[in-house]
Amino acid sequence: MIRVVIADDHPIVRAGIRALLDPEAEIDVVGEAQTGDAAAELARELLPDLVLMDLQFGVDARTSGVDATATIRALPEPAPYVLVLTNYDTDLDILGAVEAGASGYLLKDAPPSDLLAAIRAAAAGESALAPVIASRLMSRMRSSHVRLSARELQVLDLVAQGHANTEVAATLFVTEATVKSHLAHVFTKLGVTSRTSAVAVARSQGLLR
Amino acid sequence: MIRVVIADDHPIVRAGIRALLDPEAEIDVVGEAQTGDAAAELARELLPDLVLMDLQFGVDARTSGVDATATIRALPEPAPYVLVLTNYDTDLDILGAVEAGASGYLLKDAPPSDLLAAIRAAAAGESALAPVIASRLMSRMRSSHVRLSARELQVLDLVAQGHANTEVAATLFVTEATVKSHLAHVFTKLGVTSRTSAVAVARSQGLLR
DNA sequence: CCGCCCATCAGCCAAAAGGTTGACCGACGC
DNA sequence: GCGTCGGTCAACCTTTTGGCTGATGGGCGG
Repeated sequence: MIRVVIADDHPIVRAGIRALLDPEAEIDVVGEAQTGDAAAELARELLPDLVLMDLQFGVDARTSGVDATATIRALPEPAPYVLVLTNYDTDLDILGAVEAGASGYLLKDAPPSDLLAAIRAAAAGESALAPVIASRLMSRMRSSHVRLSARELQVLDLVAQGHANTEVAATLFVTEATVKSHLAHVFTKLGVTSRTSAVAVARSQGLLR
Repeated sequence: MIRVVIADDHPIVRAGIRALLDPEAEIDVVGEAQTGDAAAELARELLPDLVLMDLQFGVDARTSGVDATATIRALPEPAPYVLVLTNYDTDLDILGAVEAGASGYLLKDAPPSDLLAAIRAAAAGESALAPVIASRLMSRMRSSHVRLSARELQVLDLVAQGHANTEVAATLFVTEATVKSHLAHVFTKLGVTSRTSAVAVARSQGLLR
């Protein structure tokens, strides 16, 4: 029996996942959470085999899915596995989730059969990446590594939202010099000379959404 | 009996809506569609009372939810009502949906009770806007439209691709002064002060892809 | 015909962004 | 322990961008 906790802020999505899992004899949905915090809390209490985790918990959420994933994976053994189930497939999200200890990464438009297969794989301790995700990861490994550090990605993301260097600096609690330094590195890595083209290139490569 | 068609590209979401509606005696889910085209087709065939319509059908979709809504509302009387159920609440989406003839607009994070209430209201021919949406719509009506001229959009598009002003000028066979002039207009229309945020805003409003 | 909008261009100034060089610290691997 | 790397910061300089003001001509609708 695979005991599962569902973490998603949308009631509709939770109901959908539950509806898809209920017919499965060996899968038991033991709890639902609407926030990242609640998910971590539930995981600690119920110690399920697996947590199905959304990454996006509304704009006003304190704890992201990535944070919750890290918290859950830091629980004493046997820590529940975490299977990320989200809408987005950018490097920022995937990398963050994998770094936080997620066993798998599925997109919400995946067919139900994929979801079930991924749940079984993840609960067995295997890794379960959607083909799109897996291939992206592969191509990333072998192609000329445009590897941006987490911080660089974070800065670039804020820039893409239209923030000036000073604003980015204030948001991240660093000086403008630091932001410019990060951006300079990003530029050379991406082979560009301006923030706008950096954003364009990053977007086309799936580094940003 | 309220006969409903569900249009959403995510199997999980469809299952969720179905699971929420099934217990309701007077609501009957008569069909599901994964694309906008399929939704319009189903609506024509089945003539349900109501179509629950997502606006986003994956990046490669030919027909958006807005288009499908317009098509459905153009069916001969009694044309099915359309209740938009989506993740996004940008002005462009809401306005487009309402203009296309949607009876209501709900966000997917709405509680199930709201969804049921909205379905009953919409099926009765009433309008059902979530409070957040309603207030946003009001404020939007008051403010003036953001209309960019073709040339301005063209310039902004090149900027979004990362081109500097001189490059844009060269591409369009005009001087840099002209480009700056266009951009200045774009900035004031979008209420921003930098090219990156102009791109961000334009993108969020659907002016650019 | 007269505004009005659009597209074109100019010059000037201030602010933001980018290029360069160099430096410090902490973590991590060997 | 030492090199490497990521993150932090600084000073200086050049280029780009944005803000302001203003000007010309073409088209379109009242």
